Amino acid sequence: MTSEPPSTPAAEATPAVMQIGEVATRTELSLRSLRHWEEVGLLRPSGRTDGGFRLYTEADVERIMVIRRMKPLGFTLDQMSAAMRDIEVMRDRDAGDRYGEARERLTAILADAAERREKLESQLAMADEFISQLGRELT
Amino acid sequence: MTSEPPSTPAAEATPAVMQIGEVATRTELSLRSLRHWEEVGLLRPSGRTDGGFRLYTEADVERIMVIRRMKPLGFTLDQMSAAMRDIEVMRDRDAGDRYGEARERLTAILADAAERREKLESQLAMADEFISQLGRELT
DNA sequence: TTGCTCCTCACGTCACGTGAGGTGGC
DNA sequence: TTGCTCCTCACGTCACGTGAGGTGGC
Repeated sequence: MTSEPPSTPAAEATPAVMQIGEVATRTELSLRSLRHWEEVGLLRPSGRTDGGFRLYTEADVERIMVIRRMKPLGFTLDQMSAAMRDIEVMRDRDAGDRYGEARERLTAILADAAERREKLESQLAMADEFISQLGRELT
Repeated sequence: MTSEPPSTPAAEATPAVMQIGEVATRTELSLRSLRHWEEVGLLRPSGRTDGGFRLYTEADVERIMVIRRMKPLGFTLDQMSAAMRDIEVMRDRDAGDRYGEARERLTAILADAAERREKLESQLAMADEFISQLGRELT
């Protein structure tokens, strides 16, 4: 959509739009993951250059970070896509109809997330058991 | 190897050998995972019945639990196979030559595991951020 | 004999990794 | 013009999931 070049009026620390490499560095994700997320519709960059280079905004990076935080819980990319859409619906104050449905689904996702969080914590506990057991094994 | 039937002398709570279903229940793993682990050589059951049913001993279950605890750290099945072999070498007191090498590799694995543990913990922290952010989003 | 449990293929899935071959942009 | 960054296929990988069709054992 916004194919403006990365040059804005005055002194600005961070550019208004970024290429995929900078996004990858900032989010600690691989280029392939970002491209794959676009392929499956999880996160589409806001724009492209005329040459076809992906252009991400700060808002895009924010959304990527939400996904990154959700990912350790083991949701599929499809589940995360649905969640991101619902979050968008809840933020864009307009359709009261879709708002309610989105809110309901997100409430269910939050409950699911809480369960998954417990499993993740028990996995950390298991890892700790392995580490201390191996430590003992090595005298 | 030991194809003895699951019937031992006197009063015994747990059988000497188990079929795959009981192992799956006790370890909370899928039948497929246990079969896959055998396929790739990660964990071979101690025996088979004449009919071809897999038979696991208590020692097998113990080894499975070690693998289960190691798994959250994200090692590949091949890495875990190597680790299990080295643990066996260290336990079976005999070859002083292989012992040293095994010990060295396991020390490296322990260091790797400690790093991975930190990453796992930060993932838990990210998950918590997601959960509290979604909680705020839902007012 | 009836179920329930187990067996072996063998293809499918998920989330990318990894080149190959080619072009964009400061 | 030279690099470095980016692009699109497209096949490979890892750890299983999921039937299909068939047999074991109390």
